[in-house]
Amino acid sequence: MKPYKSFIRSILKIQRTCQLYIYPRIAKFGVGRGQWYFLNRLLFENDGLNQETLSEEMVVDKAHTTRAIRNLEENGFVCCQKDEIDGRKKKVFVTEKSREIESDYHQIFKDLNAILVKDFSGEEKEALRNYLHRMMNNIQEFIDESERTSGH
Amino acid sequence: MKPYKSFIRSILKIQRTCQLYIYPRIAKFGVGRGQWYFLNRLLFENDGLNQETLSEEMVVDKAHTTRAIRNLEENGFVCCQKDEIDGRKKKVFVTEKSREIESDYHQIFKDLNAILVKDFSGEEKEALRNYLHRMMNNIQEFIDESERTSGH
DNA sequence: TGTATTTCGTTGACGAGTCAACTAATATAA
DNA sequence: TTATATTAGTTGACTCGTCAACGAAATACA
Repeated sequence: MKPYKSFIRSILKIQRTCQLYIYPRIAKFGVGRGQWYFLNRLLFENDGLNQETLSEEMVVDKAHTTRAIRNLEENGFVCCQKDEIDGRKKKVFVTEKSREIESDYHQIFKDLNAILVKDFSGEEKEALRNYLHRMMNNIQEFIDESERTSGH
Repeated sequence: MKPYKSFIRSILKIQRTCQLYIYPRIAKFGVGRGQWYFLNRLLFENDGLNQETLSEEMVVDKAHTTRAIRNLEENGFVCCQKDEIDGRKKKVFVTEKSREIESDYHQIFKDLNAILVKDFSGEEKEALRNYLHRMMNNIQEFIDESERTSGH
């Protein structure tokens, strides 16, 4: 297997192969393949975000966020609460049940990260982080720009 | 926006944001969002692959490949032909119609790649390509290994 | 104040992608 | 040769994710 000229092609393939790692492991916790990244965000960083913010951060349609959060709620991983100040917003919090599995659940993703860069030096990992961050900013900036001018 | 500690999280976000770039552009050619990577593989590298091989390369379920190729065929981008030696295999070829749009269609992905690494030096691009390739091998190797031992 | 506009979330319809069960063709082995 | 197992592709049922339309709450503005 040779390196791809196309960056997006490599990104896509890594992403898909990682799903093969993630799906069977999160399934053991009862988390669906369309929900893990929401739970990760809320559990490993901070909760209390509303669905609009979650949609933007995860870069998914808000319709999907509605259904994914509802699913997580039905399975007891999160609970929602209307924003006192702005009645349109629904704030999402993780439950005690999520906190109980947090450590074991987190291990899945720590392990995956270790596998991805298993032969990388410390400097290489730092460079990679920097490159990924810049690529993310570059494409995000382009999308934001075109929304501001034409679309919106 | 700060860099993520998690590599898979960065990969996923870049991948999703790129879809926002790709979808409206391929739609102009009549190519669906579940088909572009098949067409890219066949058009920009070489055609005549069977569906099993395509599924492996794209890292998608063969059921999806069946339907995606059927869709591309119905829209005139590819045509299929039974393998003379092995009657189970279906070889997929691009059509004249695909060759006609090839140059304009290819430009979409050239542009996207340029956007992603717009502020990267030549050395940085080379390093990135190397890192992506190694990550891909690392996770692929892990998946192959676990299939060989437990699953299969 | 009342009217228009924007924002947040939901719903319905649909294409994307997975999983398991199946058919048909090939390969293996007695 | 015949029985068995494997491989390539298809189908059905399901979840994931998008898009467009909508309702309700908040905001902007006359």
